[in-house]
Amino acid sequence: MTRLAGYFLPTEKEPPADAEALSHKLMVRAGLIRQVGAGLWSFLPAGWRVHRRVEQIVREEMDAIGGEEMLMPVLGPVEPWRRTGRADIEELFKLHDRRGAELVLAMTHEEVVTGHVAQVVRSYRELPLILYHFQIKERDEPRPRAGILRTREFVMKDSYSFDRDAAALAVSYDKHAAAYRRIFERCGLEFHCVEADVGMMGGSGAHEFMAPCPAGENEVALAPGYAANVEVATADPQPVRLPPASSAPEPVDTPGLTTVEQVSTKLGVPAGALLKAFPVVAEDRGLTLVLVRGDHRVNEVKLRNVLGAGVRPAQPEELDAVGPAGFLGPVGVDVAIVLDQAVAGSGSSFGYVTGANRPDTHLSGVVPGRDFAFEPADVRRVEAGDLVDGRPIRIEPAIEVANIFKLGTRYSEALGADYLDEQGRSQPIWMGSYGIGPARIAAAAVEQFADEHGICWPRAMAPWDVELVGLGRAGSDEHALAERLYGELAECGLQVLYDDRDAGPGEKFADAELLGCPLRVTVGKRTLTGGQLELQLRRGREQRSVPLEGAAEAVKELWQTLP
RNA sequence: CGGGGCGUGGCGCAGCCUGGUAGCGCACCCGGCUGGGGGCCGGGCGGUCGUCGGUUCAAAUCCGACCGCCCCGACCA
Repeated sequence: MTRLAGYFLPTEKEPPADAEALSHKLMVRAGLIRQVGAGLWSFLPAGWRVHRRVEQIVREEMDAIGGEEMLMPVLGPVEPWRRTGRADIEELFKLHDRRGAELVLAMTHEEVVTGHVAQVVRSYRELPLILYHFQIKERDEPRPRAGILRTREFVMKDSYSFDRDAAALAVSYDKHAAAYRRIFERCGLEFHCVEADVGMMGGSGAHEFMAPCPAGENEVALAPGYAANVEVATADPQPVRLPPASSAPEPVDTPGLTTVEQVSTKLGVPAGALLKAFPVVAEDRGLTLVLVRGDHRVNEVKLRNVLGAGVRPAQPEELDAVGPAGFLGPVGVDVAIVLDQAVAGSGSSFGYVTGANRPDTHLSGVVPGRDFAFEPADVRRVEAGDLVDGRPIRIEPAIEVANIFKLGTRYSEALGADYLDEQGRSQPIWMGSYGIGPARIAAAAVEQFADEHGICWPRAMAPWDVELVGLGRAGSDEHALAERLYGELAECGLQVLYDDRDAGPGEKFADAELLGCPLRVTVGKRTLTGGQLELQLRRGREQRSVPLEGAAEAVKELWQTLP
């Protein structure tokens, strides 16, 4: 129950000059958030109401799968981070206390929670276990951006599962996946659960929950029955018309032509008939040429998963063993060759164009396998229109609002979290970790549902259920009616924001639509003369009316039908 | 970390090139009118022009360094 007069809800007509993302502009304009520094934001009262509503939904669903809520500190000793090998991560904030002791600000809480479990759990009888908390995360991001979409400090619900083996971990993992689906459904958010890269987390599996929206930093590849982060997506390539193979590679003069476009234009062949060569240096195998079709791009995440985390682009001076940049090719070189599988499967009757490893020259009619040996691997980035099970994929930007990881025993082994099984043997605990960001969920909802007038909150996360706009001045009959309705709506269990300010109707309507509560109720002179209460459904701005008699109950019923 | 841009009242901007009393709109305060889509009239308050240094009789303006913020890229447990 909130009266707007005197409430700290500073709305603005203009978005901040430096705001780019829609959610950034609207959340600032609506008075929900304010910036403190780069990647540092305060939630103002109305914004915090949204955050807490999302938290509560998350909490209920976590409790429903047996999660136990607790709270761990942000500040902590560096020691466990050393033991897990994470002390040198650049995003980790480090500081010293007055005695010079080294401390870190937690970016997640695997180290802390695993330490507790290592101290406490002794027996398989104490497993499985799901522990979670809502806590600030601190990350020294290289580039915070877009309002609260990517910040250096944010609240995360992170939970951790502890199980006796991989099969039990899979059960905890699936519980979380199901809980997260329920959370996003309750929040009214559009989302995809996508296959994800395990990244530096290690472990054996990961999914991300992605909310599609234009401001998203990630890309998801989608087809009926298929959803994956583009970082790991695999699909069948679109066909390319290849020239027939000749009996042997033939040199072609290509003076100064170093790009795929230049060479394909000059030779009159499609870009896909070329092989692009990327020289990389892998930690344990040295210089390697990675080849993809000319119209494809190397996917660095997939490449890392093939060649190992230590892979990096080769420096120009490292290319002596092959040829000059721009004219690199696989024929006659003495380095390992990784050939993208989109090419590897094309058979021996077609010839590609490749660099000849000498200046101003390419080779045509090059047949993989006949003219060079290779190791096939899937290292290309999928393109929109590629096929999965015969159906074309599309690629959409999305915000990562949650992720779930099968960690395995990486943290438990590093921190000594073991248990004794029925035979009295010591076993490492199998862990999973599961993060979800309420602020990103809120921002994603703004992105997904806003219109030109402002935010359109899904019912479940709106700061208030109903905004009551009172147009009458103090002392008028319509003002008295608004005051009465305010109480009656609240008695129906609705969270009501009552605009009782001494302001003009235009300003009140504009502010109400900016803030985006799902239902607006207007009380003015017309209400008295017509005997009808006017309602506006924020999403779609549809007008409704209900008889004054029993209006509060009718409003509640209508509210319950909203998205 | 590389590239680009911006710092002038609470917000959005002009002024800077060509140095000479710091301005506009909105917001805010007071009075009055108005009262169903950011209304009107009148009167006001509020700014070390990001910081430090330099040039100059004189610096928001020219020069240098630094700080902060935004965007693109790199990066992203």
